Amino acid sequence: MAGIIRPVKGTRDFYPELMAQRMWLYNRIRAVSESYGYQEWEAPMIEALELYAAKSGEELVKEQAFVFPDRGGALLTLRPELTPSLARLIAQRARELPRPIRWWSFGPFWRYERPQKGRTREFFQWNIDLLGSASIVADAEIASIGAGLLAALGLTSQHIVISVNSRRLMEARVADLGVRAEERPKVFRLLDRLDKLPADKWAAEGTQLGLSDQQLAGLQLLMQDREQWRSSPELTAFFDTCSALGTREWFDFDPTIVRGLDYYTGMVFEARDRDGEFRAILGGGRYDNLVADVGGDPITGVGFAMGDVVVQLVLEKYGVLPKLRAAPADVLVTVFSAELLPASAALAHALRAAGLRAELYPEADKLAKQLKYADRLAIPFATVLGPDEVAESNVTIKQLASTTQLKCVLTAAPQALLRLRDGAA
RNA sequence: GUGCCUGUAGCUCAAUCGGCAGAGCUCCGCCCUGUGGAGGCGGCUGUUGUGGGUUCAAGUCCCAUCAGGCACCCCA
Repeated sequence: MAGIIRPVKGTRDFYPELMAQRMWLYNRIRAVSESYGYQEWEAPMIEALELYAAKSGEELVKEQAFVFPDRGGALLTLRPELTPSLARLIAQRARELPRPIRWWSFGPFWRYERPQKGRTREFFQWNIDLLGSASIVADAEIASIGAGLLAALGLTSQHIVISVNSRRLMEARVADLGVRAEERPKVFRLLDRLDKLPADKWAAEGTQLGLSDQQLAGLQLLMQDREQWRSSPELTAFFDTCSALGTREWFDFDPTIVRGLDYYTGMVFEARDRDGEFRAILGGGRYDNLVADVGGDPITGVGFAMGDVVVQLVLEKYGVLPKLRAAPADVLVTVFSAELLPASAALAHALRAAGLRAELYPEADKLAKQLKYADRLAIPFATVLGPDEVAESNVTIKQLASTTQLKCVLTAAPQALLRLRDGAA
């Protein structure tokens, strides 16, 4: 079978089992999002390239986006992220949307990267945002929703920590060290890599940015000060609100979290497994200038994104991924012979009309084979309609798990099966 | 874009020092002509990723190429 065309690099095939997992994740996301009063929305999956030029990181667009011309020559992009689309939708109806705006979304995204563990080229991402409120309560609510989902998936704060920092606090502390405003984005990126680079290389890069040895030493001290949040009204209010919202245990202050994206203006946070084995499960923060940057009226915002790939790995690691073996049907209607196929088809119809999920075997075949099929699909019941049953206007109902079977009047079969199904469940 | 590892049956993998390409699972048939899971017996499946080189002899060694995985970069 060398002739099978391989799937496109970095994509995943969702066989029914995997699809069930994806829908399980989606349903949990929807339940948690809706429990906080957020509305689902969706944007196009192809957008004009210009939409991303305004704000996304240079690398994200130039090197990680799928870009292609349409037949007229205009450059289109398979969306690599959702936030620019969000900014557009908000900007288009800025005056009419009641504020605060609470929206969530779950859909596919594409990035042209080298696939590896926890990273694919096609992935699904949950985005949730709260716009139009500058209150720290909004930040705490968004972050708490992230914790709420992790809990809904079966994880606990023993497994996961959501690390929190404030760009504002870091800005002030870095300014105290004498770093000019225009250099701070580069300094933040340097801070982001403190634990990723060997000490001497890190210092060399810092020197190259024009930082003195004294400033570099100051930055390192800054990264070690785990208690400095106590002097930040923003962070103390954040943690207090999380306490009130019942999610405090998930959060830790971590000065090394600054996040790579330039558009964050206040709180930033990311969730990781406590062993630090995987990359971030989710990440986000406050972005008060974003909508204005794409040409809309200024509106504040806070939100985060969570990809489906890493969270899947984390769930597997901690063994909390449910074994989803949902049977596709409640009952398999077997076909005894070609002559009796219409009778079986009619039975299947009657079962469906009664609200049962009934699967009709598509042809006459050995009963052994048909029952084996039901067994492999975990279908709990099977009906047998052979000459004996037809002669008596009966049908045999077999419960596969218990290997028991009973005969009942054909017309009573739907009710009997409903009772058996609901009794079994 | 940089580096490392791996390509053998539909799937997971063996094959000693270079010496006849194998096993388990799956699938199909039978044991069992109206009843599934377990068991027994039998059967199908291969240009060893591709191209070249060395050798009496290459899955095995060498070169190239393609594909996949992992790490860096970046990020969900």
